[in-house]
Amino acid sequence: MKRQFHSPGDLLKAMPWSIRREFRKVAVQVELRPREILFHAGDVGDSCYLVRSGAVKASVVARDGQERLLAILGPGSLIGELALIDDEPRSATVSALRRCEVLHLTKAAFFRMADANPMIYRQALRLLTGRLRGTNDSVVAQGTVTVTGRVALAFASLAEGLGQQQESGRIVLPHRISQTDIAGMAGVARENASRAINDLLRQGVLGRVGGFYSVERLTELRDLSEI
Amino acid sequence: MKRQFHSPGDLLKAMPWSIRREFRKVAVQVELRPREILFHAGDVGDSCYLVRSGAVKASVVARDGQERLLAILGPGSLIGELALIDDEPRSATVSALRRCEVLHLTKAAFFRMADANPMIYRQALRLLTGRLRGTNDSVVAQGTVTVTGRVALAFASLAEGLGQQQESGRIVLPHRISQTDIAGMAGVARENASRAINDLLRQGVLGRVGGFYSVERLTELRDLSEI
DNA sequence: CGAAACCTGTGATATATATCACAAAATCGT
DNA sequence: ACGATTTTGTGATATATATCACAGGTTTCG
Repeated sequence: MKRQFHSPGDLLKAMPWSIRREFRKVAVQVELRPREILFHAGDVGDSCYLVRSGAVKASVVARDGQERLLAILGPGSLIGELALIDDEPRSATVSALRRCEVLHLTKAAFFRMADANPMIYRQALRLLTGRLRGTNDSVVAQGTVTVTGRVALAFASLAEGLGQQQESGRIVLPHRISQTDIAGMAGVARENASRAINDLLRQGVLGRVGGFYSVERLTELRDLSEI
Repeated sequence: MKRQFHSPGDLLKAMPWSIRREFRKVAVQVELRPREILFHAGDVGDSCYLVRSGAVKASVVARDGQERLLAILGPGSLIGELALIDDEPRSATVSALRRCEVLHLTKAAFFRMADANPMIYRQALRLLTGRLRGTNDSVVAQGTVTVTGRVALAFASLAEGLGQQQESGRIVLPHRISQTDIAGMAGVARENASRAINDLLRQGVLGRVGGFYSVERLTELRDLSEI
């Protein structure tokens, strides 16, 4: 179950320069204001977005009104690619946590581009594969792992989605994240998330930098969530 | 969260005839004996398999030795495509539940074929997308849903993986499935799975045909697992 | 600046689910 | 066909986690 760490924003990063320029040529830049909603779960939509700056959150609300956070995503992350590929409704609601710049890419433009460069298809496959491995882990973890483990997993996932690696080795999560958010991601009660987070802070696995959380020891964090 | 039902075995079914023949030409047919292991979690491997007949199971074992079942897959299902795409180790162990015929396709052959027919890339993207939506649901369900709901979700997933639609509308799961298996998929204790299954049988949502389970009312089953 | 809205910590209690224990039924292997 | 496994059902108890209650911080924003 142990695996290499890699960011979900690989789509562009791993691409040759020529293609990256192509991408920016067909995509349209859009600005989002804080709290602006990009799309709602259940909406129809066949375009995707690439975060260039800022941070967005993806969430679903359960029947009982509880919000379940799926991810907080920073620059380099691709959003809404599922609907683009299979024409099903949006599976989550995505909204801006603060001012954001995103690139908007339509389905037609994506497939036109990809048909010309099969490399893009390969990258897209890799991207989805990575996500699938991640969610597979979550599924297994949910059943087996304790509250602290699930909270640890949430932080690991945040580190992937919006972490900024420092030279010191620590990974800073450059966004104020509330216990409610963490609880929503881990699927635990807020009060228990509070206790778990403080455990992790005391152990030194997590830290605080300014108002932000930082992941001090990613491997240890992942170990806690290992099944 | 409500969504169309579709089988994960779409890869070939939705393909034009010409391509299907191409596929069979480059793939090699392999026979599996009951309990034979196709690959272990952690193995390296860069090929995938397509089930033609029989049934296989995908599982991971947790630290504590507990087996967590991910899926039971029947004819038409594609297996091992993650490692094929991203060269990471196998994420699960796959073994034959009985005699099986599978088609074996190497990475080189797959990409050669796909580069010639971008349609294949599109199909593959769709396949992964569908799986991702499924696991996303699971993740959300695990946190919010009760034992009976999770057991219902497990049966829904089995219906996708190896269900056989009858004219009567019922979906038969043509394989003897133990309560332990269901418990492993739902991530609940076997004893509680037993109680939940009997509830579902009493409600008539599930049924038994010969020694097999049958899903009598799929929508109701999904409703139980809706968040 | 001040009040309202949030966010946090921490105990006490409630509850769903796991775990234990065991007997009856079904299935398997030879 | 028959003993040995495996599977199943169902109670009683243990335990992790949710829920409730509440008090002190901290942002937000008018």
